[in-house]
Amino acid sequence: MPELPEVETIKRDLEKAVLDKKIVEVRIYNPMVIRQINPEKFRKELAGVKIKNVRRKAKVLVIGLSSGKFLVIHLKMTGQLVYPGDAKNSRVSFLLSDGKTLDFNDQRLFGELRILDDWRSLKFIQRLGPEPFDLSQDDFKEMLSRKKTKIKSLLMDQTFISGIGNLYAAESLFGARIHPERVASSLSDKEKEALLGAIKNVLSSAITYGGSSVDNYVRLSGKPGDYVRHHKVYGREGKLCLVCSGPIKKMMLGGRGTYFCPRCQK
DNA sequence: AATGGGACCTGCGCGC
DNA sequence: TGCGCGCAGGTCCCAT
Repeated sequence: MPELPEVETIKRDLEKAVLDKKIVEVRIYNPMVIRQINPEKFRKELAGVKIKNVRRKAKVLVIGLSSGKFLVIHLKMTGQLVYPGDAKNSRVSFLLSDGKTLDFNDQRLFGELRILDDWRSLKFIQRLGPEPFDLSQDDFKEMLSRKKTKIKSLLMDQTFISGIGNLYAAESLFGARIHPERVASSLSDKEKEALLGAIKNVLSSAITYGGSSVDNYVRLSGKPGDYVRHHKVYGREGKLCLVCSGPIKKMMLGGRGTYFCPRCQK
């Protein structure tokens, strides 16, 4: 479940590890993850080019290449980038000029690898709403005031605000003491302020700890991120709320498991 | 128009 | 023991 903090962590890890290295060869073990162009073309496009820069847009990784093109990676739910890779579970393996491999692993094959001339032209990217760190309190208040959806679903809507998924939506709502099922437009100005503040706090703290390793996410090194032990609600069903000592509950909301504290979140 | 639910996949853990 | 089922949750697509 890589969300903004996990993708940001991998982006920073990549910058330290693979910048200016050349892709010597690409091995494709499952072509399903290659989108838009055929696997043979994908291999040819990458052979011999250097990795020039890495950026992140919401949950998407964009790797700038010396050819002027971009390797655009969406990890979706179980995607991993591992370097040096062991090629054990890899779907696509990039052999680099240092003799090591950068592996793309993805248990569920939802991940997406693309080569694009212009990454900004990707439809998904164009439809993305603003990232939380680019929003002012006034922007956020105005955005919420028009929406009749449940607040948690809205936070996960990438066209509304980008980078937040199921885990950080839950943690942010707990931080702001807001119940996940509240109608967005019903939040008071004070609650909206608390929510944007909580989102920024939770995301930046998660980045500091290298993201949350639940299920599949690992850092580039293959090691887990450490934010899980700072979770207040996610994955803590039945455990005690760290604020009020009441039990954390789990409910289904929009088909997603939703953790919250019924006593703290109103 | 906005919203909700199913589909896309695989592997794990659970109950019988 | 083994099998089938539900669940994990990012995004797209379709129906309402």
